[in-house]
Amino acid sequence: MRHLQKRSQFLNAARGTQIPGRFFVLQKAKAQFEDCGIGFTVTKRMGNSPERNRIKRRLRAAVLACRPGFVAEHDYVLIGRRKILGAKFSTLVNNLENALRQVHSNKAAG
RNA sequence: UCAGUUGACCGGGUGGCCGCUCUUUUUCAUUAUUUUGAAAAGGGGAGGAAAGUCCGGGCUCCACAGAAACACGGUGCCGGGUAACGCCCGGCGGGGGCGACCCUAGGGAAAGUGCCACAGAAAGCAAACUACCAUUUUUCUCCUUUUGGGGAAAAGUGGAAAAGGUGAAAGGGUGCGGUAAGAGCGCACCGCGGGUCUGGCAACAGAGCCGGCACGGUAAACCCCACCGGGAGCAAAACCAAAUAGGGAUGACGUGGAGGCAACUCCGGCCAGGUUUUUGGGUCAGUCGUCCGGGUUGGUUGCUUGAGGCGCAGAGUAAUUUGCGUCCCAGAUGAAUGGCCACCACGUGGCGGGAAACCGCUGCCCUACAGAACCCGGCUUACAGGUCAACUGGCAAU
Repeated sequence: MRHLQKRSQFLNAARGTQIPGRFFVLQKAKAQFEDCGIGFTVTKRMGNSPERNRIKRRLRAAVLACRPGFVAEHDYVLIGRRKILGAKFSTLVNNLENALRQVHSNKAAG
């Protein structure tokens, strides 16, 4: 699993499918790599530095928990929200699983 | 035991599962060598403020080095510490607190200029509103046989600056004498000014002498004095790779003026980090060819061994410093240093038991402020809760 490093990669993912949710926004787009890529975006408006770090870390742990849901040759971007700080980890994982299912069925439909 | 002051310190712990990053060793693969990749094992991995970016440095670039004047900015009791500081330590002066202790932008107002709102008669140069005293005139009135005497009011002249009121501040304060009333007019004490002596490295303190007192405040107003200061910053800067000039290097012709075969010398122009001057220094018209190459993107270096930490001993009241020993302690770059679960502490809410201390059950926060970004020394600001030491005041007991 790659992690996204370039601004262009994030912009590319933003042009793909978007699933908004309570804890995060999931973005997905096709990429030129064999494995799947993952990136996180937490803006400054979400809190100060330790809180932003914590949002990213919990998201990273949730992604690891539902790793089979990610498909190869695609880039995913998770835009964190402040509610992650107070949420239970199990509900966060459930949310992510649902969002992944949704993003893939949308793709099949469209 | 209660209230308080100062200083120092900690800022969750244990176990399990999963994960990130750096590094060492080994093995395997790869590569012409360097190298690159994978796996396993071992080791390291946020803070007291990492923050604000407010001072002081190191380091890098601005081609390089020095001097003087001016401008601009900063600092401002004294002594010490330090690489340095606007920081720290010790002391002095002033202010506050019963006290431990705390606060303090604290040079110069007899170099000059300015300002002193409102109020007040008057705000800087002496003046006088009410009230005070003396005296003259006028009016009224009382006493008186009369000459005359007393009282009140108004106006004028003079004296004085004590009382009232204003203000942040009114040309020393308190008391006694003195006087028509008063006044440093005189005296005592305090304050102030100027010498002297003593103590102290000094800031300053103390003693005594002289002077009746002049010299109001404001320099976080201009200013004066002393001292210090070039600018920009790791997105600095260097290198590598990839696509294009207006820049750079190099070769040829050729190269400011004079002298000389030449090296070079003299004269002239230009360049530089606020301005000017100066001592050195560098440089000197153009054309053509070749190579490199700006901005931008990616990578590598810079990048962590340092005014370093810890321990012991010595010097010093202390800040700090000297010697010896020992240790290597984050290096990320869409940015690692963690996520989840359980238990235990700690805090807090509720219920029950108990005279109380407290105990049991059950929730909540499952922790405050806050995340390295080149590195140090400080300052400032934020911070749940807790620990220790020394000291002060009160109460109780001995």
